[in-house]
Amino acid sequence: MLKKRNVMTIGTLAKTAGVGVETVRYYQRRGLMSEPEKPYGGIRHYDEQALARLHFIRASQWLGFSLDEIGELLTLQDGAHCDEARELGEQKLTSVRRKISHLQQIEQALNELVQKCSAGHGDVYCPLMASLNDGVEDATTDKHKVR
Amino acid sequence: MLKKRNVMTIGTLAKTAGVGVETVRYYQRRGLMSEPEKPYGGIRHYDEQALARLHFIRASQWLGFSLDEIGELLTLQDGAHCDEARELGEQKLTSVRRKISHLQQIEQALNELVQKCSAGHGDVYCPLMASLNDGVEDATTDKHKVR
DNA sequence: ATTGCTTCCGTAGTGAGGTACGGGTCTAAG
DNA sequence: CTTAGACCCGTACCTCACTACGGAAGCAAT
Ligand SMILES: [Zn+2]
Ligand SMILES: [Zn+2]
Ligand SMILES: [Zn+2]
Ligand SMILES: [Zn+2]
Repeated sequence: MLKKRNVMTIGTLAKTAGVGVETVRYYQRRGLMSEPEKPYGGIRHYDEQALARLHFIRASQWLGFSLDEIGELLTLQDGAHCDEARELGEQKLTSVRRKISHLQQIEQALNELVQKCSAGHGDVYCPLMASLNDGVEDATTDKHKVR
Repeated sequence: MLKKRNVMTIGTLAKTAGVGVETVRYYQRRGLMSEPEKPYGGIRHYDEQALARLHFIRASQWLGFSLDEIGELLTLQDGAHCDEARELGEQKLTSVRRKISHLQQIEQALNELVQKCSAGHGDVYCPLMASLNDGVEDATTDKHKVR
């Protein structure tokens, strides 16, 4: 696994970045990474830039960006139009906050149900089940919009 | 659209529950709902029970249960083993809480990045982009475990 | 030189939760 | 009685981010 100062095979690159080889190839197909030219009949070699690109992708992904969005971010990477990149970040922030508050509503409802059940209802029909049958009365008004 | 007291076609049932016809058929294929027998060469009819079942499914889904888990919940629906159902609810609650705290970490990191960028870095290379390139230094230690 | 792990490349499958299509049959309105 | 709009049913397709498969060819160690 000698990497003669910043020269790696795809396998080494992938392992270093903590992803699978197939994942790297997938990102190439998606246009998120370029395929280096290969020396005649040989094996492509990757450098630090490829590794940095992989880090960029995984970091963005961790923040919740989709691969499509990451492609967009990459075109703004020159630093010249960071206003657009920030805009994307702000949108993502909004959507993350929406997700959080949605999950918090669920947390509340679920907690309530579990509490009611474990409080010990004698031989009465379980209020947890009853609530599920009634469609979880509480929560929001968009009961039926799950997706 | 007359529903002669609790008798509906699949279309009416679906609309009443706020889902698509294809979705009902999909739940039947998944074994979450039964297909009523159909009168010779005719059209199946559905009753209040089918509607209740649909409500149960959507409510559970809203709480974050997968269709597989919902299948399990349904077998516990008799009220006789609500201990098992509560157990499932508690597990789901735990996973919802994990998701929330994960999203809160993301929220923090993303907010920090956006703030740093919008604070106005002169002609310096955008710190948002820089962080992405470095792999979002902060956050947790499991940087590369996105999924 | 033979073994055995990589790389290369295209194509196909996974999982979750549906959605769409198409051809045939029923039924209610006019 | 005709026709528009359901219904029935199987099958295919969709998104997203991978993951696996298969066969040929390269390269490193024994
Ligand atoms: Zn610009
Ligand atoms: Zn109970
Ligand atoms: Zn039991
Ligand atoms: Zn900036």
